[in-house]
Amino acid sequence: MKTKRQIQKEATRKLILDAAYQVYADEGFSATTNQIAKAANVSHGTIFVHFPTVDNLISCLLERFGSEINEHLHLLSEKDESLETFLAAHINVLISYEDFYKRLISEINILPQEAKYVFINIQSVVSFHLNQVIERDKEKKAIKEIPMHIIFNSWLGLIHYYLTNNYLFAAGSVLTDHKDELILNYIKLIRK
Amino acid sequence: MKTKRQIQKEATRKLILDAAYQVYADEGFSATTNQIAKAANVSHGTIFVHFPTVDNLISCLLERFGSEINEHLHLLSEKDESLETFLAAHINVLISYEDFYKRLISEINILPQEAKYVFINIQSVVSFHLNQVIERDKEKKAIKEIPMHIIFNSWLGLIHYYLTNNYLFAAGSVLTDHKDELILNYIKLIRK
Amino acid sequence: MKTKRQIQKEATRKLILDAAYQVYADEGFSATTNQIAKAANVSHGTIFVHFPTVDNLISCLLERFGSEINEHLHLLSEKDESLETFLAAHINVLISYEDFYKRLISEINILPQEAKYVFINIQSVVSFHLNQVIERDKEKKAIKEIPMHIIFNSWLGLIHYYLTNNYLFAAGSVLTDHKDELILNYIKLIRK
Amino acid sequence: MKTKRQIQKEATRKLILDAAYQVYADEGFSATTNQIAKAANVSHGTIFVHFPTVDNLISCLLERFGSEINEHLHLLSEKDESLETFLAAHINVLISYEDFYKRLISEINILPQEAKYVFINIQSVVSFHLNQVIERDKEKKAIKEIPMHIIFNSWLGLIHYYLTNNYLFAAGSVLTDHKDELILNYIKLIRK
DNA sequence: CATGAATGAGTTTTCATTCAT
DNA sequence: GATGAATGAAAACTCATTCAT
Repeated sequence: MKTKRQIQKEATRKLILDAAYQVYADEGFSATTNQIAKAANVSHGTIFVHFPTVDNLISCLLERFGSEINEHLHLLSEKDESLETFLAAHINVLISYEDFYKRLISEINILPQEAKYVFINIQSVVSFHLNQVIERDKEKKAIKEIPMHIIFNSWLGLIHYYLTNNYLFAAGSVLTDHKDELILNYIKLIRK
Repeated sequence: MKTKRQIQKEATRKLILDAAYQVYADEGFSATTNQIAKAANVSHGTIFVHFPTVDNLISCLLERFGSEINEHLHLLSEKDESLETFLAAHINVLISYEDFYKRLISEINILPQEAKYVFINIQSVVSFHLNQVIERDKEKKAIKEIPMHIIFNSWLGLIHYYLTNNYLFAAGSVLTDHKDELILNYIKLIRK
Repeated sequence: MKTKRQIQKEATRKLILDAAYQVYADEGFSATTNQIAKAANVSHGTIFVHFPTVDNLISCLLERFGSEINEHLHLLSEKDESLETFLAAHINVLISYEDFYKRLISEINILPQEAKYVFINIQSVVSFHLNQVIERDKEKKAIKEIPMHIIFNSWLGLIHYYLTNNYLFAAGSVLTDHKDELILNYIKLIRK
Repeated sequence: MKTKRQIQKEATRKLILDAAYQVYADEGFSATTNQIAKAANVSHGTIFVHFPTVDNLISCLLERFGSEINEHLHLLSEKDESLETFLAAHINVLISYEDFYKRLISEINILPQEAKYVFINIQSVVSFHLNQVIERDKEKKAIKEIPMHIIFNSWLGLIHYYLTNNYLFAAGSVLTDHKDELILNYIKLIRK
């Protein structure tokens, strides 16, 4: 049972996180707390009521982002799904976070250490499911004798390459535009 | 015929570019002009004599970097070289620019537009040569029916993924540590 | 006849004043209202229910402090006490307020005007009693022909000098450590 | 041989220090860098070109102040000066620094550690000379058997008491108004 | 041409104070 | 009466850029 106060506070916190998410997605992580405050429609000082430092704000945001995306990812490899279906589902999840995810993988090296843990976490969830799908795959024998981590890293490498070089491939969302092509060809690559 | 002044000026310009290259490689592109001036052993103001703005400095640096790396890359696919040899040569070139290249691909989205042209340029040179090597390859028939750009992008994707996630794979240079593994498995992927 | 509310209010007010006393003694008068609220175990806003501004809180605190210390001081020069006994009693009172008193005399010039009145008040009480003791002193003739205010000011000067320069003379409480020396020598000074 | 540049730089540095001296004398050490910049008629940023932090500015200012006042003090006890002359000279020096000195002794406990060293230094110079004067004094035998440090501390105590409680004794400069009285009576105190 | 002191807009962070609950 | 989230006006400090020397 929450008081009106607590509800209000959490609402403001969410407001700030949502605004930060959008601002960082749009401008990259060098965006200022001022921009975020304006986007959240709260006073500048309010940000520091909820997050003692910018780094803490980013950490909390990443944590939330990590949980959220992982929840989505966990719903992926249900049952007897085919590899193709799984990869499509993965891309679909990424599409819904595309701009932010793009910034994250781009700027991870200039973000607080926390960011790397979140990132590793996301990757390990994807890795786990991909593993399962491939293991389960009736066509398992159809897949080349290549270490799992290479199979995984070449998928992520391909996706990330298209994301960070968005501008080369598409005006809007690369993933939306090239989804089918990427999946199709990636499967060709790993099949015998 | 250059005057003494012109010679001096060019020498200073080179000094600054060399310093900027090193500082950006070490600290990322958020390094300050002051740091660069110190590294170049010139006064802070001198930087702005040669480059009206920081963005211009970065653009010039990237242009030079592009030319230099492309020159190296052009020497790659001589004659009847095998695919394996070519990929090894490519990685070797990247190793000699590793720190800077890593920063470039990481932070490309927060760099001036110019950066993207340089980057596209570098990639097109690699692409061109890879194309040639594969076309010439006697074993051409051994390679899967996959569009060239996918073949190319999955190579770069794999390399870039290891570079930007260096911290996951190696303490020092990822490319040095994982060179053979990357080449071997990449070739497995694209072969029938 | 007080209502329950009034009783509660006064209790909270006391809570705040007690906390402020301790916090200011420990941290100096640049301590924040937040620190005081935490120490008082009340919410931040509560402070401003009882005291419209920080300056007002400080004024009230000083007023209370003044009354309290003066009450103690009034008990000093009972009967036929000797000068020595009086001075020892004075120092003993100060010892029980040492940290706060030290802050007060140190920072008086950056405190609200009110602080000065309180301070004058405390001093006049001490002055009054010192006067009495000396007047009554059988050895009165043994004391030099020096204006009373100088006699008084050199005593306070000496004490305050040791207090504000605590760090020069002692690790803990200067007054405790140098009490006897101060009294003894001060008396030597004012005696013929 | 100094270049025009160096002269200009030192001039600005002096401008800032002079302004800081005046602002701190007027407002106390909680005055802001903005106030100082305005008083010095330089931009806010300029302060940080010359002094990396406020604490550093204060330290430099105190160092300069210490040297300057000590130089003055060293000129004091020339030749066969009487105690009275020496004390008068000491007060005269303090008068020329009165407002700043007052702030220094008041707020010493909230200033950077450096401040204490400067202060100890000043005191030791005065102490040294007072010592000399008294030793040399033909009337030496006329002075009471009291430890030198008490003799010294009661003089400083008296002066500092009048300074920090200026408002009790005078509208303008206490030292100017009460100089003679203080000297006369202090000498009475320490004489047999 | 090179210098480096000066600039000022911009950054994150702090804190007394307010006010809806 | 008590609460504590929200406010916004400071604070110290940074940094690309300018310009007199």
